[in-house]
Amino acid sequence: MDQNASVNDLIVHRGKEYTCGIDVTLAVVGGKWKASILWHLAQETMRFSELQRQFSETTRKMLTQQLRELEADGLVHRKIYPQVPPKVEYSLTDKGRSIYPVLDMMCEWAKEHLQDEISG
Amino acid sequence: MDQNASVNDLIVHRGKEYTCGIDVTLAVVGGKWKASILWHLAQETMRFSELQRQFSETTRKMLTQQLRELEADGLVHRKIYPQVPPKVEYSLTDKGRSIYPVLDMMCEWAKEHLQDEISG
DNA sequence: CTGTATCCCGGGGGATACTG
DNA sequence: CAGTATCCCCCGGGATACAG
Repeated sequence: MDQNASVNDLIVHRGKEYTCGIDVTLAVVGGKWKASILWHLAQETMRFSELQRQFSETTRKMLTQQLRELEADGLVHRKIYPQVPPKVEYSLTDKGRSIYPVLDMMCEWAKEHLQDEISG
Repeated sequence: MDQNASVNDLIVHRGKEYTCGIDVTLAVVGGKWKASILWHLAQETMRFSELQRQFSETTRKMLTQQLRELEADGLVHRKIYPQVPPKVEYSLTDKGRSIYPVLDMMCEWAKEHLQDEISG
């Protein structure tokens, strides 16, 4: 293969190739509940049941799935307390925290440029 | 209506309510090809056929659909030249350009924090 | 409490053909 | 050239039940 065409941008993530970093970031935080999950975990470590309450519109299955993917991507840490009944805490890793400014910027952009659509 | 509980964040977009700006932004740019389309259009105005070449992996249908949604969201301008054969040019609106820094940040985050996954 | 396993439905999105 | 229209398949994700 060729050696120094070597990619300004080619990134492999979870077996898929991306030519643009944006798409990778979207793959990581673009899931249906991921951004909100990260947003909440940025405030505080939460137990699974707390997340369930926060995201009462979704199912355990989806919540678990999104958390597992975030964990696999190294954004979320899952701490299991070996006790009965089980206790599991979710928190952000450094990598997870590092994406906060991006999320914040997305939030600000929405507020600024979609403000006309704010109900009131 | 209620006075100053008034929403830190409640935004209505395309008939859906969002409690978080992030999700609205994702609704706008999170579509399968939208971010890349915006990215390319930020460089230059492009005709439909040029976009087709750039996004040869997708179909006319999807490309059209994504462009229509971006247009409806006011990020992309569609200029039709009334001639035969037809000529249509797509470009960014001010609003479309305003999201560039966000996309750029997403790109940078991916490069910094997923660098270990860069193939080489 | 914190999950998995299973079933099942709707819609996103591809392939293809048609049109102004 | 720049699209629609149609068909159809796949799988994301909801509901529900079971499990350690």
